[in-house]
Amino acid sequence: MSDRASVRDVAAAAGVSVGSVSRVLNASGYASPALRQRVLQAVEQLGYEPDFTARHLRTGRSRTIGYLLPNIANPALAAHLSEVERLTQAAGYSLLVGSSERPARDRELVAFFENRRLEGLIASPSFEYPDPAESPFSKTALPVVVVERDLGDAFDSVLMDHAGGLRQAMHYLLTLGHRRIALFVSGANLAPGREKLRGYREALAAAGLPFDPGLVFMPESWLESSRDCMARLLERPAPPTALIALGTQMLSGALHVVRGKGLEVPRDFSIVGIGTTETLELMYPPATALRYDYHRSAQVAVQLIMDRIARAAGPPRRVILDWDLVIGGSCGPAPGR
Amino acid sequence: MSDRASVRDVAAAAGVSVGSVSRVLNASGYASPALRQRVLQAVEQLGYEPDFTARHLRTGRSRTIGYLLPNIANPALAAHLSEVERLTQAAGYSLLVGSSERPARDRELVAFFENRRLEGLIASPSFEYPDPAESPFSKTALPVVVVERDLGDAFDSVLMDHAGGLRQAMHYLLTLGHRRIALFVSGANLAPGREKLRGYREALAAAGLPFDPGLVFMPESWLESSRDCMARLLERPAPPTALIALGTQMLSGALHVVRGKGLEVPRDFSIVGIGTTETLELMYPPATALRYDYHRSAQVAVQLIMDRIARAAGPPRRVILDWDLVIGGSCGPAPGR
DNA sequence: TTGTATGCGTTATCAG
DNA sequence: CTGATAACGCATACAA
Repeated sequence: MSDRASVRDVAAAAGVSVGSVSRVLNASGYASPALRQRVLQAVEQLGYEPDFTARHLRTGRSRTIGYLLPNIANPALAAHLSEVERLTQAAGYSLLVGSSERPARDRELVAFFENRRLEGLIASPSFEYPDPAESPFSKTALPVVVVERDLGDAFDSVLMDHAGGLRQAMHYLLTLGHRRIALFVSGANLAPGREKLRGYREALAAAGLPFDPGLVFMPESWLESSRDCMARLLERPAPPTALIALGTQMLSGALHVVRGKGLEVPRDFSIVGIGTTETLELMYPPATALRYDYHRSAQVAVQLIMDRIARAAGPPRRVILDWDLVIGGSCGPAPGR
Repeated sequence: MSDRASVRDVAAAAGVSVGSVSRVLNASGYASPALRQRVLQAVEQLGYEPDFTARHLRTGRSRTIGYLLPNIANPALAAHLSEVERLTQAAGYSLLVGSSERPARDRELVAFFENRRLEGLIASPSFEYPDPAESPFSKTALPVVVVERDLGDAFDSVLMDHAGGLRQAMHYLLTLGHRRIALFVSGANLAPGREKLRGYREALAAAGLPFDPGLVFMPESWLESSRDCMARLLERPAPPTALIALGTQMLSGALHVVRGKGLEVPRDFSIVGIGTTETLELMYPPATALRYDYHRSAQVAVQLIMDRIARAAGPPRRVILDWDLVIGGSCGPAPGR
């Protein structure tokens, strides 16, 4: 009773041929009710289940997709990954995860996924290849869906409208009378960061305000603390009265400094967070924030990859999702107004 | 140039047999330098790479392990998963993730992993089977390493010493003069929660203090907010002066209420957090906390599963890791002392 | 030292 | 409608 039963065992037990077993189980071709009955019974009795690997080898379908991302520990990515996993499982697929923070590793992983004959790949690499043709993703036959990266329009992609989100947040703060608004976001080298900066600048321009690079803190890593930068900003003769910040290290670090200075939120200083509900809940008071709908993004990503797997043809699709500005208690009128 | 090359193509190109190609590539058996040379050249030229699936089918080694966990979005689990992924990749293995929050799904996933012939399984199920023999993990031939769960001593396991950690935290607060200390942790039904409660009670007993169940809030989910409970506690004639709380929703919710009451941390109220450094960084002031060393836990888990894969024999090993109590700025002497 | 042949567990294509 | 049998791509025991 140690080894698993194979088709042959089932065939023997049912007194039929292996072909018939396969036909019954896959509902391919016809089988008489009597034969069908005997096969099913033998299957039941032996607890037979077709071996996934052998089936994969034969059919060429691995029923597995890969997810390439920089770092699973990043809360926003973990949330997204979590949803993707749920949805892929629901669709009868498995999820192989691979983390990479270097182009060389990106290449390795893609080659690896390819070698394992995955059916598709969801990718959110840590490096945004300036020349799309140079990216490992354009050299593979694997269907690829790009998440939150700009790798040209040769790929299906799902992105948040970061620029639009920032315009919303800025509009809100500007309406409250703020004129010096700091921006702390990570990823100067990636689309989410770049686009946020663009939205920020556009909102300033639309309001006829100058752009002050000194108010922007944009390190590469999401783990970076913004304490020093915030401290310097508050030393200025005309310090910012509001901040828009990514809701993990960026936001908390800044918050510590603001409060350490004796400033009270939202009376003396206003804050708009950016992130998942879960992360932002940790703030006190509950932040007014651009809420990242990772649930929706994951849903679109899985939909796109499944569509692409089902029928490879068709032009690339680019889905852009809006941000929700959720009003909390961390913003007030600009001081002295 | 569409399809991939197979051993046969390589053999043909090199003018040798498929057996020789395989032998050269796997360094099994001998091959003359000349033949070796020709094979390698053909491999290079065709960009040949042995198909993983076919190799798996033939050798029986899938070089893949599974990770079963309740929810990837839980920051502590995501951090652990992230480390496990890094380490398994480094060991030449892939990681298949599956999330499950119900016993039925646990069973499905185990069956699925088994069917895919994974070589091992790291499991941290959401349900702690009271009768170990009834768990899906005891019915599988797969090597299993259990993380943060008590599923009996038939499995390799890696656990944190939750009771010991809580004794440390309690000792610290008791030394500061606190006598009414609240405890907010999740998972009454799982080892981490149960053990924390045990440590809490042991510390009380050792100090000759009575156990007040009213001071303990222990919901099942880590997402639960503790606001209402905290609010009620502060209404009591003799409210708690300190709190030990899990560093996500539990902690932040309580903190909101404490501050909403006009109490200042750590002057009027002391707090010890429990969680990862990243999560606890979000607090202000930086919390004194039991820091979860997920890096170490992941390392041990991967080590155990790899050992078990290499040689299945040997008695189960149980590794228990200590907590670090990191002193921050969220604790002070008990008020009125 | 190298080539040949068999089988891993399936599915699919044939005859019958 | 059903039963042999080939083939997926590889590794390996055995023969040469």
